[in-house]
Amino acid sequence: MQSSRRRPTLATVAASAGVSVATVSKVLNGRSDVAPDTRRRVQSLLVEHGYAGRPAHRSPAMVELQVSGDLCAYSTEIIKGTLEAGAEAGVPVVITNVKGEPPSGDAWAHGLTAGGWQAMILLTDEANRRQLASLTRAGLPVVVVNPINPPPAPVTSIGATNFAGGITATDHLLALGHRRIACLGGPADAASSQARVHGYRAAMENAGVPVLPGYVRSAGFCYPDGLREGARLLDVEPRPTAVFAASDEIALALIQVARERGLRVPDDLSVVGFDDTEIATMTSPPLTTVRQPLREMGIVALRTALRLAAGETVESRHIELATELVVRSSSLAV
Amino acid sequence: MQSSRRRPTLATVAASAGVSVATVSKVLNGRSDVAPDTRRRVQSLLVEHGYAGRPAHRSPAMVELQVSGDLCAYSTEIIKGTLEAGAEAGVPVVITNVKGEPPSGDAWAHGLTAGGWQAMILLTDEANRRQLASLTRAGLPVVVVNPINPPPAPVTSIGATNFAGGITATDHLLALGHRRIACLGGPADAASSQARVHGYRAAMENAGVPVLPGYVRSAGFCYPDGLREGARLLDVEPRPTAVFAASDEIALALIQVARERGLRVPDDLSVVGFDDTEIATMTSPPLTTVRQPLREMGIVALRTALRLAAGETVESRHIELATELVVRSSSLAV
DNA sequence: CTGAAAGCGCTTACAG
DNA sequence: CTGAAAGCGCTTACAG
Repeated sequence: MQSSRRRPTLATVAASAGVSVATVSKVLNGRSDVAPDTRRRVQSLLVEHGYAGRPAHRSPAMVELQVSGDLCAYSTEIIKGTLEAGAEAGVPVVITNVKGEPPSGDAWAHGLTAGGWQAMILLTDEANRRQLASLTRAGLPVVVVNPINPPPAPVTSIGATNFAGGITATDHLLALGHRRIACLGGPADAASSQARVHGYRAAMENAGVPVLPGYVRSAGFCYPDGLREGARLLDVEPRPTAVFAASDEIALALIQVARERGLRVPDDLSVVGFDDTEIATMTSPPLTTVRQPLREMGIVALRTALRLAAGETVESRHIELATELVVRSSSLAV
Repeated sequence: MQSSRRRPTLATVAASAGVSVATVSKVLNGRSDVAPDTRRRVQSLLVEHGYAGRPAHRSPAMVELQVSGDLCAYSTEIIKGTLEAGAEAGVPVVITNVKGEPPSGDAWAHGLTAGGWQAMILLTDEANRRQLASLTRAGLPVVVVNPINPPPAPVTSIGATNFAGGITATDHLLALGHRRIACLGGPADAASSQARVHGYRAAMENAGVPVLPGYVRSAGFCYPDGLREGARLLDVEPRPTAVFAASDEIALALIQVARERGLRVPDDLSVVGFDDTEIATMTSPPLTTVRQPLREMGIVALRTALRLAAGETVESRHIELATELVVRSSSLAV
């Protein structure tokens, strides 16, 4: 689509539109003395050539972090990491919070490169294919953090060792002597949640402890999901004595449901969460949970994005950081 | 300090330095073929003239939100608001997270204006005077959110009705029949916390209920502060039956301390917090708290910043948004 | 409505 | 190490 390797100038566009440089300049500056027809033609050629203006003297060189859905304790930790790494590299980080359909289209993506953006980091459940396509066509490096499913090449993704985390959490409960251990999963279609649940299943199998009927439920990662599905889980007979939940939020929701039914945590019910966000330390009892190194993942995401922007190649298209069990007070031996 | 009204060019600086335009250009581009002495002289003149480069073709027009200290649920809510208002206005929001001494200096501030920054929003306990001075001299509009103390003119600040919030919280506990009501304050030197504590005192006085000795303690706004001072507060005899805490975090810490001592919340101790951040809804019991409209404050901060950047004048140098009591389950009638 | 021409701000190869 | 000069990319007043 680009006619030449070199950065397009007004002259490039003027030539391909068959008008003078002056006219292109007028279109660019929104002057009124241009025929509507000419304006339209020139405008579309500007986009087609990916016209990006005079190379900025002090090129802004920014990275955009796009967060889908509400900002929460989870996203905040990742944001922290990107800001930290951005400050270290002297690169401003622009954060956008999109709800609903994210922006896409070639004009949008070209605008980003023209505006000095160097790379894009996506923090989203499901990376939008249309958006990824636009960004890739515009040549902007993209890094996705914790995607539901691995994004298509050449997008790089950052994740955590979810399967291992599920095993560790379950092993901890087994070591405490629990046998009736249930699992409250995240969204059924999220790869990260599936990996955690399978970690649970693997640990149970290894220990030769049966997973009783109704002991695995899919919820979502958010508090209301946990309230709803947590209630169902506590209805199952025989009632579990311990639950591994796939996020801190649903773990806390489960604790709330248990309390409403007069169950004491951890005396009557042990609960292990996943994430180790700020809230895990502030509840009573403080939550035993699997730490996902969210801040570190943010740091790696930004550094990887900058390396890609500098034209370096990355060792792997998917990077996973280690999870780790943090024992607090919501789990107790039977 | 500026020699002329017009935007300085390389020629301006070259003339005042007594060198050619070519030499100034070399300094600017970091070429090596410039005498160290010449380089220094030219560099300082560039700053003095506030050299800002060729006017950007597509001016980036960004706003920077500088958050001091760790990102937490509190700052996240304000960030949400600024991102929302930024997206609405089509203005990218760059977030920086500074720990320790924030950047300052005329060169730094000029660099911001040169880089296309339009305004600065500060989210900080104590606005750094040196930084404010640099920004003001560079002509960059500044808005401070919830400062400890009102910043010097011409800086605009955004706050909440802290005094009224303190009254509402305390009135709620009084209406539930409590008489032994204590107050766990934030930092002793924070104007916002002082206002909340004075609201508590005013409500007690209005109701003719005495504030018992030791019933008012200063902590900080963070969880560890609440653990430490909350323990002290529960040591006081006679023990309070209700506490108004100046932040959600210290309210949750107090609940944790109470639980460790075998006290039930809300049965043995009613607790009201302040902020209504995400965590207030996820604890068990969910926290009764005074909602500070943090998201809205972020929105107002960004809109005000843009209005100032556009050269408009703002009605007032300090804007306060209303607080509101949110009753959940951590407070109960005696 | 269009573009030739003058001019601005900047960069760079090169002569000294 | 310095700067005169050529040149690039862009804008704008003005002639047609």
